[in-house]
Amino acid sequence: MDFKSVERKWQEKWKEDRIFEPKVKEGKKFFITVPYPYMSGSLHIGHGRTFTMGDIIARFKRLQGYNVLFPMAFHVTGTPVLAIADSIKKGDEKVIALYKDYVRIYEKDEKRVEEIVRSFVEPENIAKYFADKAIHDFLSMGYSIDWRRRFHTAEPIYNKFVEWQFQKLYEKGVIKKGKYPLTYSPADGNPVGEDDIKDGDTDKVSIMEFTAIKFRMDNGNYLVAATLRPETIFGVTNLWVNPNGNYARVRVGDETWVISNEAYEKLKYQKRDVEKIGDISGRELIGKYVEEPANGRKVIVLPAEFVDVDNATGVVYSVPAHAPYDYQALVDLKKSKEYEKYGISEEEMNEVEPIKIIDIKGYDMPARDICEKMGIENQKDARLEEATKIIYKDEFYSGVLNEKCGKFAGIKINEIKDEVKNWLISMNRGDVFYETSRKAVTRNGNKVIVAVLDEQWFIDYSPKWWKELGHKETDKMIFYPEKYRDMMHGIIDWLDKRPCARKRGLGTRFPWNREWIIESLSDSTIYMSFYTIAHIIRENKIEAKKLIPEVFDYVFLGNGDKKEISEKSGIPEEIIDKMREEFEYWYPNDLRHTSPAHMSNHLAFFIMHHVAIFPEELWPGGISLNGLMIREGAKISKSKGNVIPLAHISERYGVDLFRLYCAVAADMDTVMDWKEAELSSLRKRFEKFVAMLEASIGAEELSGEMNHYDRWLLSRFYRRYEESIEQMEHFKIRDAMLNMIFHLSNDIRYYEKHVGEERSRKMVRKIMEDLLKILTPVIPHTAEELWHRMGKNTYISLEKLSPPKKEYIDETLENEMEYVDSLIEDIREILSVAKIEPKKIYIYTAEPWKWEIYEKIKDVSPKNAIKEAMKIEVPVEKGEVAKFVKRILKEKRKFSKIDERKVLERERDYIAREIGADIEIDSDYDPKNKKPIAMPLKPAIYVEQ
RNA sequence: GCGGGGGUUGCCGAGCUAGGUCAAAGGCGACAGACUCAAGAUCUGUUCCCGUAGGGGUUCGCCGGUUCGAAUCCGGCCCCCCGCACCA
Repeated sequence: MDFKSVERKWQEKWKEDRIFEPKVKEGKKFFITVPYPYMSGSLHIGHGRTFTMGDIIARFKRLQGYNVLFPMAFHVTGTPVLAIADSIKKGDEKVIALYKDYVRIYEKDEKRVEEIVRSFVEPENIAKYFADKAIHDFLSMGYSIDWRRRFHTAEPIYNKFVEWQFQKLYEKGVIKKGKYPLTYSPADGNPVGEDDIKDGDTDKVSIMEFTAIKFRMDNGNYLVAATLRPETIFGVTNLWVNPNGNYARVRVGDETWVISNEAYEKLKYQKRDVEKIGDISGRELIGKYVEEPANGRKVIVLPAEFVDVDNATGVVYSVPAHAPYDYQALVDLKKSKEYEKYGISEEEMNEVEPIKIIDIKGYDMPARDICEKMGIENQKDARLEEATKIIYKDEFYSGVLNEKCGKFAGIKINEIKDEVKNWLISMNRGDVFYETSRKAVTRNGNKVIVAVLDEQWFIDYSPKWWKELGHKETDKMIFYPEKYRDMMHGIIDWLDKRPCARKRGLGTRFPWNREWIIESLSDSTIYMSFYTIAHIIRENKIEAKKLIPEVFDYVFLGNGDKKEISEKSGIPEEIIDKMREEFEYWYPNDLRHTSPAHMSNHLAFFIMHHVAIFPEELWPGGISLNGLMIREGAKISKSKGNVIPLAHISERYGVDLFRLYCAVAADMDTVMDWKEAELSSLRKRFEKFVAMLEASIGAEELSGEMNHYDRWLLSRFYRRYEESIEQMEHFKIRDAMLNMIFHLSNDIRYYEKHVGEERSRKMVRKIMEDLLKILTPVIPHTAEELWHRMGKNTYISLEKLSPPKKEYIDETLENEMEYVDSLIEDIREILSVAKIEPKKIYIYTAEPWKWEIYEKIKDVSPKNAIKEAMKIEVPVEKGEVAKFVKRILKEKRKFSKIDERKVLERERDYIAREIGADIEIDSDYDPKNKKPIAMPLKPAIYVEQ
């Protein structure tokens, strides 16, 4: 078969007859979507796997009689396309070369390539060019997509839709403006992402939230210490300040804070109205007394060189009862009498004693106990780190705040969340200070700090009602593979506030502040609903400005008065009706197919936004996911140079072969490794299979009396057919195709061995119709071609599956054949082990009494088996019966009854042919006394040389 | 750190949510035979170890447990991979 021209032929016919443009009609429907691709380049085989899987599912559902909608659109929102256009404008050689490569996939003429890439200085041109090419690629893959509904995400009509969506979320109270901490480079004046930070990919930088606690100084200023464990404030004995550090007096609103200079530089980016009003050295602070906020005790400021002025506020408070570092520093200081240098007296030092505030089994004074136990001698001991970890872990799991903690007494450490922090903040003695989890710089070497944007818009996913709906839907919907359900629950729990607007990029302007653009994942959450009406908007040339929120309210939610809306929007009533009808028919989205990379962002938002906006009956029906594709063991990436564009598939491999390879090379769930060697072996087998089908088309369908071989093949086929349907339904596409192509091929070959080629063809012709149908989802072009060559004038792509002809399934017959084959195998093994040339082979089947006993004891527990067996009267001695039963128990085989002798007589010639020797069955001649060995389904064998 | 997934015979990879029919599917690779002047392709067979009668032995990351019986269930340990937010 000339696959290439067959592909083209049917793609054109499908397009011409618009067979994948479903209409609203009676009967069951199925609405499947695959996320639209981002249009910053050409598509490759990795994308191809996901879209192919989507198409296979869509086509299978069609086969099952569903009216299937499979639409597609294009994503252009965000900054990447913009950045590419900028780079090209600036003449960035690398980017220009990359994009020339992309364009060369489609254009032969180098001049034309130049010209096109030059046009890419406009970001819209990039999106438009690649979207056009993507349509071409998708068509060339035979995907059954309804292209009338396509759009891209920067179109005004789509913008209107996204605005409406945000309006709905706003009404729910989850669109908020507020403070948001993020990593930031003051020198660059920009937020920095993981990609911008040096070693950011290998050594993650996260944002830590410290509680800043204000200790009142005599002059009314606050010395501000930062901590990650605010509940320990009750055990504070002193503050630590670096005597060599430079500190600053900083006006914060109407207060004055003392923090390190470095901390001031950070605070500027975290709070408004912050101003440095003076310097103060660390030395000057030492020896002063400050008032702690919990109980109003006065505590002393002590020197400590371990205090890092470039971490948080540069001031820490000391809890020597529970922090090994603090404890050891205090011990060292007392011992060295260094404090005298700062004019602190021994009496004052003696006042500073650990205050235990956490009760925990096994410890008297936790920090002291662990330091002594580990033999830690001074504060430079590296094991302090470990000691801290141990104490923290023990306290976390079994510690309880004691009576010194006022109203917090009795709370377990692992149950304390923000109570103490919030309490301090409510007294105006606490605040939040953000710090990076490690010291970090940008790739250019600029310092990275945490800045707080206070005009940031975000979606707040944290409300309880919302998460509850999300969990409810996650429980209800289909997940394939099932394991992703639990993962989704975890993700929904983890969701929190998420910024949803940026200053740059293509997309939809933020409705409440036009300077902001809605961020690209936030605008792609419920767009599947837009597919239901996009073609109506297009065909009726409805301008974006007419798509006022009331229109969407009516179409998607059924709210409002149609007549009024029609007047207000200028859209005729019948068109509004049509949109509503179309939406009501297609929604919900029955299945969303994509890859697991989308779990924690897109798919989570997909669920959350649906449950927030739509009534429960319109929530998504399910999610299915296929794994990554790699090539020859390596990740596919442009930089590795191992990308195969989707546009080359038809030319170089053949589309149906590619589709089949995607289907069988790996379970949908797992990583698929594209291997050229495997692909070429698959090609051979596939071509052979197709050739076999082609050769059978002309044959006359098998009719009349059927022999047992005929019945056997029909039984095998319809068993597999039935299994395959079941497998396809459960997304076991690989199993189904292995079953229907490769295992079936083996059956047919086996059958042909018995009945010859001519009869085999007739048989294949007999099952061909059903066979082609079930193969259609995976190899649609080949199936369509063979279907028509069979003389059919419908599209197999639109045919319905026939139910399996169960009357043909004959288990006993299949068991008989299996029995014969395992016997042949046994004989072969004997021949090979014994290294003998057979002249004649004697086969002795198990005597009837053995079958009788077997039938009797097969369901009896092993303990009673012998006893039961003895009850049967047999023509042999009891000892032999016991021996036989023991063997049965040992082999533990399950078999159903067949008439062995009858089968062997029937297959005698076949066995003789396979072995190359004469066969005699149940002869009285038994020179080596083999007969007693015979077991049900395992005859005794004697080979005569 | 938190969350998720996984370690299977030369390699890749099923099976392991319902324990026995599992020495463990399938593919790749390798070996042998058929075909061919030859190579390739194709077909057949073999591919953990031992064995001149269909048998036996040792395997499914490591250690232990449950069971008549575990690659499959339970506990502990070791190792690997992925995600962790403003990024499409």
